[in-house]
Amino acid sequence: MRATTPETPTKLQLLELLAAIGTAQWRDFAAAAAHHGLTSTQAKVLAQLNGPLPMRALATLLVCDASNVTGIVDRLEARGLVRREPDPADRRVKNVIATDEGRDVIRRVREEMQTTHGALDTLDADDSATLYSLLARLRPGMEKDA
Amino acid sequence: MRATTPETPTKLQLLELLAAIGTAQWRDFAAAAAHHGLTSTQAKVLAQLNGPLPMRALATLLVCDASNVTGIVDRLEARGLVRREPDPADRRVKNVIATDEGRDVIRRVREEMQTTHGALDTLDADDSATLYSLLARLRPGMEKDA
DNA sequence: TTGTTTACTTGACCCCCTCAAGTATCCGGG
DNA sequence: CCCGGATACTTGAGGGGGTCAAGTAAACAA
Repeated sequence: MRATTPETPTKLQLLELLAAIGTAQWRDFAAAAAHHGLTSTQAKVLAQLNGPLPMRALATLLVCDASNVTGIVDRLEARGLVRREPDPADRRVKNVIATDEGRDVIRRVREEMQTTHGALDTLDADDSATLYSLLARLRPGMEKDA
Repeated sequence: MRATTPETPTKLQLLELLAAIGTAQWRDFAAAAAHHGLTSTQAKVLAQLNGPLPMRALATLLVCDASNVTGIVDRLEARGLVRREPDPADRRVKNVIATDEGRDVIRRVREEMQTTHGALDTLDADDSATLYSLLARLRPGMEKDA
C-alpha cells in the first residue's frame, strides 16, 4: 500500500464519482439557465444551435421524439430566443436558428456556471491536460449506442 | 508544440467534454432503469436507499421540493420496490426503505450500465487511478452551493 | 401516377417539478 | 401545562418534458 499513488479504485467507485460530478455539473448548468428563465432542456437546445438546424436533427441530437422538440422550440420561439425558417431546399423541413438574443443568453449561461468554472480552476495546466486526455479516450466508448 | 503531451485544453473544451460524458452516462443509466420499468428519477431514489431514509432527507439529497418526493415514493411503493415506515422516535417522520426486490432491481440497473462499464474497461489500472484522483480533487468544489 | 418514406404538428397521457396551503407533530418559553 | 413557532409530510394546481398514435404536407421512387 503506497501512499503517493492512490490505490486502484474499483469500477463502482469510479462510476459513482463520475456520476456525482456529472450530477453536480448538470445542477450548475440548470441553475445558470434558471437565472435567465430557461429550463435546462431549453438551454441545452439553445446550446446546440451554432447554425441553422432542422427540427429532426435537433431531435436526433437530444435523443428524443420529434414531437417533443416541437414544444420546446415553441416555447423558445415565444421568448424570441429562436426562430423557425423554412428550408429552401426541402419544404418539409423547418430550420431552427438562434436569434441574437438567444446566442447572447446561452453565452451568458455558459459563463455563469461558476461552480464548474471554479472547480476546474483548481487544476493546473498539466492536470487539465491529463484529465482532458483521459476523458477524451473515454468519450467514444460512452457515446456508442451498444 | 509537442506531440506526446496533449496541448493544454481550454476550459471550454474541458467543460464540453465533461458535459458530453456526463450526458452519455446519464443516458446509459436511464436506459438501464427503463429496462426495469423505472424512470431515471425513480432509479436515482432507489440508489440512495442503503438504509432507512426520511422523506425529507431524500428531498435534500435530490435537491428538490419535499412534495416531489411524495409522488416518486408513491409510485415506487405501488410497485413494491420501497415501503414507508413510521419513525419510532418522531411521529412526523416516515422512513423510506428499499424492499428486497427494490435492492435487487437497483443492483441490476447498476450492472446493466454496459456502455459505461465498457468505456471504463478501456482504462488500465494506472489510468483509472489517475482519473479517479483528478475527479476526486474536482468533486468537493463541484458540490459546493456557491 | 401511385405508393412509400420523411418532416413536422397535434392531442392524449404520464412523470417530474415547484409553489401554496393544510394537517400532524415536536419543541422551547412562559 | 400550554401556546406559538418550527418541522415533516401530503394534497392540489399548474407547467415543462417525454412518449406514442395519428394526421398533413412534401419528397421520392417505381
